Amino acid sequence: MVSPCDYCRRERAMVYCRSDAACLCLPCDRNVHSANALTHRHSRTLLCERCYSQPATIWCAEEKVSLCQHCDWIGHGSSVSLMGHKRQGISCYSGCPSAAELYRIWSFGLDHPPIQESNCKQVSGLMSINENSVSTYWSPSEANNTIDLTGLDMVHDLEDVSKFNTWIGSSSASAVNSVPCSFVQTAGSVTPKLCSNEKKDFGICKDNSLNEDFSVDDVDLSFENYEEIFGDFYNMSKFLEDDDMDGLFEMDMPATNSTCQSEFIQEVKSMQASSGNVVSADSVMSNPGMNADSNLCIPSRQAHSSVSLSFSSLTGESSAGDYQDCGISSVLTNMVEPPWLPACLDSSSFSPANRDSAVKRYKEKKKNRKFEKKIRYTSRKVRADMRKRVKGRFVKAGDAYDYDPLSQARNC
DNA sequence: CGGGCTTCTATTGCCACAGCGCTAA
DNA sequence: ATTTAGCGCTGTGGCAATAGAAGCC
Repeated sequence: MVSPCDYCRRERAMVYCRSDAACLCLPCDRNVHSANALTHRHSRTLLCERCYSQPATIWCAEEKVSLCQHCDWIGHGSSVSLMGHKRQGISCYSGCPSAAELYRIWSFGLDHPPIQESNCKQVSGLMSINENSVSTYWSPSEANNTIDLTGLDMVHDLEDVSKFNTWIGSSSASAVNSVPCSFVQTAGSVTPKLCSNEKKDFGICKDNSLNEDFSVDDVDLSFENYEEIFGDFYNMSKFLEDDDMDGLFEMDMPATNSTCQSEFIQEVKSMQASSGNVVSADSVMSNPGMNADSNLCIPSRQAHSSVSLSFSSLTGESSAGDYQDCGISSVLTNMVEPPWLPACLDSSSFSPANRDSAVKRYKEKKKNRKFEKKIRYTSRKVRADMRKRVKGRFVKAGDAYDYDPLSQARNC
C-alpha cells in the first residue's frame, strides 16, 4: 500500500524524515526542511517500498526496491535464492540537495540522470555528507568478508579501503547500517576498526590521520519542481537522458594529505571533547549508488579526495541514534575519504591545476570562515544595546531597572 | 568500582519592542 | 496599479536557571 505524504496528503511519500517521523513526498520534503536551520538538519532517507512505514536502509539492485531492515531481513534472509541479491546501503541526507545530488544519491541502477541542468536552480542549502561504507560486504561463501581494496589508486599514498558498500547475502546489522567501520580512539592515535564481526585493521592512513580538508562552507544545492524530476522516480528508465552532470555543482576540492588529516583528527577529537557528545554532522547525504557499482561510473580515488563536505554544528542536534541509524557517525569516523561525489565526474576535471585551484579556494574560504555571531539587523542590536534591563531581561520603558547599558559605571 | 558531592562549563529561556514582511483595504 | 494600515513575527543582549561533564572522596 503506497503511503501518501504526511504533509500534503496528496502525493506519494518517497522519503522518511527520522526527526519528524514523517513520510513525505519530495516537494513537501523540500518545503518542510527548508523552513529553518534546524529542519535543515533533519536526516532523511528513502522510504521502504515494502512496508511504506519505515526508513529504507537497503537498495536491492535485483528487485530495484528500497527496503527497511525488517523488510530486507524478511525478503532476503529467508530465501537462499534471494540471499544472493546484490544490495547497497541507503544512507541519509539532510539539507536541501539538488535534483542532481539526489539523483546521485539514489542512482542505484540508473542509467541516466533525472534532470537536465536547467532544472537545477541554486538556492541556499547545505550539502550533506555521504556516508559511504568503507568496506565491501560479501557473502561468506564468496570472500570471507575480506575487504575489497581494488581500485584504490592512492593519490596521497594513503592506505584506504574500497568505497564500495555493496554486499550480497543476508545482511548483518552492521552491514545494513552501512557502518562497517568506526574508530577506536586510543591515546594519541585513532585506530579504525570494523564493526562487523571480522575485525581488520586496514588503516585509514599510515599515520592514523584523516583529512582535515572538509569544507564547512555551504554548498548550494537545491532544485524545484520535484515532480518533474522525481515524479516517476520508481520508473527510473524514464529519466532524462542527459547524463552530463559535470559542472552542476561547484565544489570545494580539498586536498587529502596526511598532515591535514592529522589536523582534522585533532579537530574532531577536540569537538568530541568539547561537546561531550558523539560528533555528528548536521548535513549528511549519502550516495551509495554512486560508487557502489562499477556500472555507475565509479569515481577515482583522486576524485574522492577532492570532494568538499559540509559540516557544521558538530554537537549533534539530532539524537545520536538518528545519526547512527543513518550511518552518520561513520561519516566522521570514515572521513578518510569524503564520499560525497558526483557520480560521473570526469577524471580530467581533477587535473593538478584544477586541484591546486580548488585547494587554494578551499583554504581561502576556510581562512575567512567565521563562526562568530552574525548580526543581521544592526538597528536591533543598537536598540538592544540601549535597552534597560532587570536581571538581564528587557523591561518596559520607564520601569525600574537594575542595568543601564548607557551607564558609565557599567561600562567601566 | 560505583555513588555522592562539588565545581566548572555550556546551553537555554526570558524579557520589550523596532522593524520586517505580508495581507487586506 | 499603487499606496496605506494593520497585524504577526523576528531578532537583539545580559542574566539566571538548567544540564552535563569532570574531578574528588
